Amino acid sequence: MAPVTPTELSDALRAALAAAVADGTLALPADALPDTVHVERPRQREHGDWATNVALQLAKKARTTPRALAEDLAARLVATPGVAKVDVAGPGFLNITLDAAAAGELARTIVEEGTAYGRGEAEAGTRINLEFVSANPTGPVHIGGVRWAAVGDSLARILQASGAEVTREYYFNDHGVQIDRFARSLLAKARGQAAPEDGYGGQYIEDIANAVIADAVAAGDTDPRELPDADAQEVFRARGVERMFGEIKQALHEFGVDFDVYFHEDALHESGAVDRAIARLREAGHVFEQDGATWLRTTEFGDDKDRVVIKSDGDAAYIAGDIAYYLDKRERGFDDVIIMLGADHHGYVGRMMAVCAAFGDTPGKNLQILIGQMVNLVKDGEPVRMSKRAGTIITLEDLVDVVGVDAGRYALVRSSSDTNIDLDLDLLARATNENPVFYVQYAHARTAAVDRNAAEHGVTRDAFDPALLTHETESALLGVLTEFPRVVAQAAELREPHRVARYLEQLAGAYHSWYAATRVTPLGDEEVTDLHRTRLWLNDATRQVLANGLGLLGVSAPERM
RNA sequence: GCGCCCGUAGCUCAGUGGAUAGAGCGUCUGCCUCCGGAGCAGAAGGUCGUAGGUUCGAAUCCUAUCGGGCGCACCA
Repeated sequence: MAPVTPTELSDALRAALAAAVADGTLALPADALPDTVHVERPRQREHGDWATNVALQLAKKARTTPRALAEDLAARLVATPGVAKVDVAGPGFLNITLDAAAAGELARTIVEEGTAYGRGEAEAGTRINLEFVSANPTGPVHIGGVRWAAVGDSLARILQASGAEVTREYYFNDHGVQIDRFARSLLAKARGQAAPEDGYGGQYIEDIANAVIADAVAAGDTDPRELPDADAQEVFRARGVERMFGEIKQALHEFGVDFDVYFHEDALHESGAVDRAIARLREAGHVFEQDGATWLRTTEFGDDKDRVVIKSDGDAAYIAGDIAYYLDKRERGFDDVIIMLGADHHGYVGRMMAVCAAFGDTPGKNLQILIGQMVNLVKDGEPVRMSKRAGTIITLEDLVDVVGVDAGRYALVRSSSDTNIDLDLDLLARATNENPVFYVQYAHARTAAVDRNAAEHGVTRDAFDPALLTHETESALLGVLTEFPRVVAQAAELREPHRVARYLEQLAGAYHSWYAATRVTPLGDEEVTDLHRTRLWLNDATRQVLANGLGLLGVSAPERM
């Protein structure tokens, strides 16, 4: 016997509707019959295991009342195997209750599917390029970048769980004037001079400068401080960027985030990719010359103004690199190009969508830009001001030092990216139950403890009788477990990893309640029964889903805490 | 001025048209003689910024308005 899934209920409801139309009970036009009937978990337990509002939605079209339609559907649906009863409630909701055996069967399914439980095929065959972080190698990754590291990496995992082939990509900006500023700042610091007015400050500049000197000397080169200015600056640029980038990569790695591709902006300019991309847009008739510059007519595709791609001095404008980069990703075979950006770059969306359209692609599909709001750090109730130039930045390393990888990732990924979040450093630093990550991890550790204890007391998995799982906390826990695949699918579709985190908190809550109300191992000298053995399966199933979910967030699932 | 995001409990935040709006933290009351108390059971705490509109039904959709964040270069 298979567990009754919401999909099966949806199909059964649709079949009931079709039958009602076929025998003339329901006067519904054929094209008004929905493809799928939405089935959801009701908020209140007394409203059954599943509920649907389909009668409310179709009654008017069928020229009947919601309650009459609901009554008819209820009579038909109750014959479905595994359905214990169907009630009509309120204005015409259908409340469906499953019998315990049908609901409990899910525990075996989950245990058998293991790490595959929750995975889906919705994005199967889609090649996705997901670009995130892409911080300039002019300083450590600051807290905003860390948010995208946590969210982006989780999103990649979730998209993969949905069947997509995902490449994590980091755009390594080693071309522009900011790199020059960085190099001049290093040189000035190395020579004991004041930082350039538009340069970078902070301890890390001194550290990098010293490291560059040491590297050069160790390699047998001249001390770069003694070279002519231009040569010296070039040494500090090349070695400094390499150093800085190495540190960024290492910090991200320690945060559990690794990229498949590090793409250098320089490569676009050196390979002629920029010229080719512009030539292609010119052929398509979207390029024009004005005031000595070369423009792309992005207004044709909804942008609020046209954009210069080649400046009147002959240099490529910044956007030229992005145009070429987008084309490059598409030519590498990616169906969906997803870019995660901070809110300070949202002005960028309109023009890039126009670029996408100018290439003949579909904005919102071939190019998707996810905008995430900023992170504010709070300490003692006061906002912590951050400035890269002043060197007062909270870096990825700082965050990990203070709160650890799990708590850091979890705190950043449990909120919607649409929301500005305030992180209280003092609160995070206290590794107590004040952080919900521990609530979830503790639930997992508890499943492991129950497992160990069951083994000691001779509770085996020899029997599984789901009809015995009748306690109210058991049907509640099974109800949460059954939603996991839908949560993952929705998180993937909406590109919202926080849904997985919130789900895990809900699951942990249902598990803790179950744990407090029932026993897997017998009390005292009671005998081991099939109920104990069956509950051990439920414990296994919960453990599996907690582990699978935490895995999607890049957070560890400890056996002990 | 124009554009994007947000406004929900004391705090941090969930809730992409459904039934009595939720969680964690904080506060209060119970619960360690047995699977881990980083837990459980319960209580208090809300005009969902405001005003209209659409709908059988709105925190959710539309319009206006107020407040906060972030943007509006031949900078990158």
